[in-house]
Amino acid sequence: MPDDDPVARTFRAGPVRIRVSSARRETGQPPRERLSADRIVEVALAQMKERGYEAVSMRSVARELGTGAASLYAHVANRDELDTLVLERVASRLEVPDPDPERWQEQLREVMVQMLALYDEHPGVARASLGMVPMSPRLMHITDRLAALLRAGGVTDQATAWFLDLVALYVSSVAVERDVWRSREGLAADHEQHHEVVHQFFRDLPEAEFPVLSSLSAALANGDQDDRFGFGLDVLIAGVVAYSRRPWQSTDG
Amino acid sequence: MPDDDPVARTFRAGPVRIRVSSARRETGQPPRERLSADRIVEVALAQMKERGYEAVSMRSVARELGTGAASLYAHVANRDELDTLVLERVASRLEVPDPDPERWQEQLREVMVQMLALYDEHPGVARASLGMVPMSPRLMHITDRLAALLRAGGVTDQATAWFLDLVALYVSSVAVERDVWRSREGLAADHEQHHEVVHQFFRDLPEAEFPVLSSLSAALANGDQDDRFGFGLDVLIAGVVAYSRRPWQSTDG
DNA sequence: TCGTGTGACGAACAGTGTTCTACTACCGAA
DNA sequence: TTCGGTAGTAGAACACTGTTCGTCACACGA
Repeated sequence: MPDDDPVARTFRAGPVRIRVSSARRETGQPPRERLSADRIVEVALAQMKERGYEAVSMRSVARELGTGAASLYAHVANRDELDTLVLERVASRLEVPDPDPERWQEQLREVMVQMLALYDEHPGVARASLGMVPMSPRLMHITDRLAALLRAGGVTDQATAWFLDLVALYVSSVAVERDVWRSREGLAADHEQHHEVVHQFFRDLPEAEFPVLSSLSAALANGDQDDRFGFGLDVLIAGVVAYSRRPWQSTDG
Repeated sequence: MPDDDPVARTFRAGPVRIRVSSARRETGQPPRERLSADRIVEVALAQMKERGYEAVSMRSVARELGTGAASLYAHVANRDELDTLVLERVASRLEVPDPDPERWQEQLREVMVQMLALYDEHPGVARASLGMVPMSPRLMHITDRLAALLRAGGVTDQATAWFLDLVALYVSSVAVERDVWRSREGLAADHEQHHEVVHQFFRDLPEAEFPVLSSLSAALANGDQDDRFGFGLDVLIAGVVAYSRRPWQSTDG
């Protein structure tokens, strides 16, 4: 683009390079702010936040930075790594309180609710978290404090170790599910409306064919997204407590 | 391709169609077996099974059927629907036993293990199941029988309803995680080898920075994939039992 | 002042899902 | 048997995707 900026120019004739420079550039505008992984992650995050995961591509990020897609690869190995960096930036905002043995279950709940809220705020980020082992120092730190919470609650070491994975997987998958849902229905479809459709569907089930399900129709339609998420947390926490009381049960009868 | 098969031929000059037919086709080979949604799903399933989810595309399926990608769209709305159909075909092979109140927990476990095995057998299929509401009759039937299992165990109606979602999400997300894992590391990397790397990583954690985590390093490295999955099932089942005993606990202290 | 390394970047590659349009094969009615 | 409408088939094209290549400009150390 700086075709009309003859401050410094290079001509070539075969292997010979001739440079003609007149003066230092003294224009007020910064000389095209340099790229960096940080700036790339920032833009990707912003785009995910306002247009969803599928709207973000190497090209769209580059365009917003006023450059071409190829330039990004000097700072980021590939799309996968970019996703991982975005996830890390988001997840590192999680705050885990110091353990209070009296209310460790509520504390755990609060952290998980906070985590889901973060994912919800940045749709699409959760997709990258499935199958990722959180090895960055920041994330490890969070995991460490979570483990402290469980230990304060008297949960077995083995149960704590595995539960960390389990609960992270749960929150992530709920977030992914919500995100898939969002991007399938398009942003147009109303939450309430869809809920009503599902409700109706379950109520109209043929009783002969689905005896149990149709008797559960009221319960199936009950509760909103948050109620269901809360139920999952309750089950997980109640489960790990129960498991810790009778550890090492053999898997076969 | 049947350029050398002058049984019936049609020429045209503008709006005029001239058809020259000689005789009924009596060749042994079937006249280019017609496409159908079933055949398409079958091929897609087979390709996922042997080359993974990412290797399957509308073009690859069409190629194997000896046609072009556009032809598939007469039988299948889009890629999303194809994925859904594949999922349904796989999931419909699930078998849920008649409930036995004495061993309902083990029965539930067995079904879940079976479900994960199915997903594992067809990598990539699980991806489609996240965010899908199982509305097809076959899947509803399975869900109905699962609900019967829980009811036989004395689980509350509300807990049963929500637990169905929860447990399906858990199995699916474990399958997705394994699949992502598989396709990231490439098929080359050994399971055992990676496991050893993770083990080493946790053992070498700086104790000062991650006090809890490093004291859990042994527990963190313990167990293989199936042990961890089993743990998750144990926690979920123990959790729903506990939840059912003290239902409708208020969410805030 | 002169090289040179690092980063920028247009173009191109090989792929994706999807749609448009032309066409042909088939089946039932005349 | 002939005709017409329709349902199924496909090539080409569109608008994308992530990624790589080779060229290039610029800033910095000698």
